[in-house]
Amino acid sequence: MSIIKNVENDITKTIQNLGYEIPRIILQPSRCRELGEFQINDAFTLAKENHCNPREIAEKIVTELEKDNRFVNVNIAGAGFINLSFSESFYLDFLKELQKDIKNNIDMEPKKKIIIDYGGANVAKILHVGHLRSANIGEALKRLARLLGAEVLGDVHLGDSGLQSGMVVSEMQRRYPELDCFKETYQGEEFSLPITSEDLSVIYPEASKKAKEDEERMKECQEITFQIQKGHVGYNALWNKIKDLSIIEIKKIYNDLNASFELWEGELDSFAYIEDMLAYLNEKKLLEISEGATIMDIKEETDKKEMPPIILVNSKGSYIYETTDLATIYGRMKRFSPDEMWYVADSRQELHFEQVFRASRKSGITSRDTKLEYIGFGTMNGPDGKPFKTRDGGVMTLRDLINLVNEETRKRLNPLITDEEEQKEISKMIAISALKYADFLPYRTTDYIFEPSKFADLEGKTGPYHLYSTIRMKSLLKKAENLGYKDYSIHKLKNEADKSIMELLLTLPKVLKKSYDVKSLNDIAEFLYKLTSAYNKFYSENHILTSKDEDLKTTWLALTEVVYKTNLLLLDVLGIRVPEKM
RNA sequence: GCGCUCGUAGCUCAGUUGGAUAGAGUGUUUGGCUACGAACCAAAAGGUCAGGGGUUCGAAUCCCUUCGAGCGCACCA
Repeated sequence: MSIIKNVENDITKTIQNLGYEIPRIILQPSRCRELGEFQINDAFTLAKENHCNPREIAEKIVTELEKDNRFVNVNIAGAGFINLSFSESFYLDFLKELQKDIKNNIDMEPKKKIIIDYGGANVAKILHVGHLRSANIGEALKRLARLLGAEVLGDVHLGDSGLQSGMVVSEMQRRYPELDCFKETYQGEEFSLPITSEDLSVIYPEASKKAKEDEERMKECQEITFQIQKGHVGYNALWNKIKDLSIIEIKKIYNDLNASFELWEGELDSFAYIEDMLAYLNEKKLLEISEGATIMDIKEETDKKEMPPIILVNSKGSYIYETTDLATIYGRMKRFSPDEMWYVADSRQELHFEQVFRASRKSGITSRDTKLEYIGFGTMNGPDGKPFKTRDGGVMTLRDLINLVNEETRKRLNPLITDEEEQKEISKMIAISALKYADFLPYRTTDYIFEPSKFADLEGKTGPYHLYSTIRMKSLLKKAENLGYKDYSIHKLKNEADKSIMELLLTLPKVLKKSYDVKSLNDIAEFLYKLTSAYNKFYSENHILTSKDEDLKTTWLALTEVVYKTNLLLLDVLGIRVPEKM
């Protein structure tokens, strides 16, 4: 158990021993720093419940807490705020605990098996800036859940079964009618794809445009999509090759973003379960035909809003988004039987997931014990408040954005780094850190205004700030090592600057817990900034290596090492890589 | 029409299971490199928390209301 939780438990018990009923007190950083490091506000709640003066209760509590030598300066302020600070020896013990293992400062969650569905890449379509968040948030939540003890599988769940398949195949047929896969006699023989990734990035937009302009063409695309779903050999062979080609590009970008998936499956993989699932639903008498489509009613008695039915087979006989998502759940339960499934997707898809989850629970595909959670995130809008477009009206690709930020970071590299490959690699890592960190700062559900300049900003509360500071800590530790320092013994703290770092470290378990509970990374990003910034202040005020007080010096080195390791740990949770130098 | 999200400093955003004097970054003004990496540190200025009403010891946070913005409402994904 973390130290702070332990202290909270002890204080709670103390208050309970005074005869008050209270589930759990909360220790929070004090609003009035001059009065103490932490504050407890629970005297107010207790006063209300016991119909008495909060100050009276606070006084009783303070009398007890003063007996505890971990605390100093326990006092009451205002109407009943209890403030307290921790003693130096408490902090030194805490630092020793962290020195053994910084993971002693983490409270584990109950062990669970979780599948996280994130990324949102579509085959044959280019990744644009809107895809940044799902990859970032999903990957970070996966790492956070693992850190807290969960077994997690990430599934990229490729969009590979939609109308775009028909569109692309139709366009390919116009461009390359001589391909073997289009011949009536085709039986699945090997053939080579005559296009590159660059071609593909042009083919889909063009196909989409043509289909939207021409009703006949649209019908053809729908027909081909239908044929692909029904297993048309030639179309499937072609589509699979396009899928492979597309995945190469998708993997490159996800690799740059440090997002990795255990499962590279897609909507098409769920087709193996669709018939079974429909039979299952049919057996339960949940399906009905309405306007030519096969639907399932998912209204609930307590509904106050309209809840449209979920469509599982459309009137043209095709399977859609809802079908594949439900079948994916069906398949996952059979293969992995996870405790939880999380979906990291744009907030506009909330209703869709509500429908799928309801269908899953109502039909018993998932039991009540299986948690299905929709983790929506805000839309990236342009300065006009509408989904971001470039000046010429197009979408900005994720690759363009990465390159844009990369140009900025490249300019500022340390001139001592001369190897060109190394320059490239490091500047890209810094650029990605800028991109990811800026994306984590707003609360998950906030729609935020996307300005390329916001990501290209490299000073202040940014990714590069954290990389720079962390590398500087490492550099300092390296110098100390060269001077012969190895095991840093811990003796004493000196001033406000080093103590404020300890105070912050104490609150880390709460930050992790809250982030995990609300599934947002902004608190971790904020904590990293506070910790790094407190350390930088300390660093600028104290010259560690030339300190004549050896006891202080080794304590400070221990502190530096703990902050360094904490930074590495948290940056890793956020999926941000730290270069050796920059 | 029904439903969801939101309105906080010039700009971009935190803070919303109710707590003390509403925070950060950026921008503006100013100071700090002959000591461990200045992508750093320090200081100043900047607010009718959209408007109004209510609940109470206490409201940016909860409730009601007005105004404004975005999104979603069966066969696209």
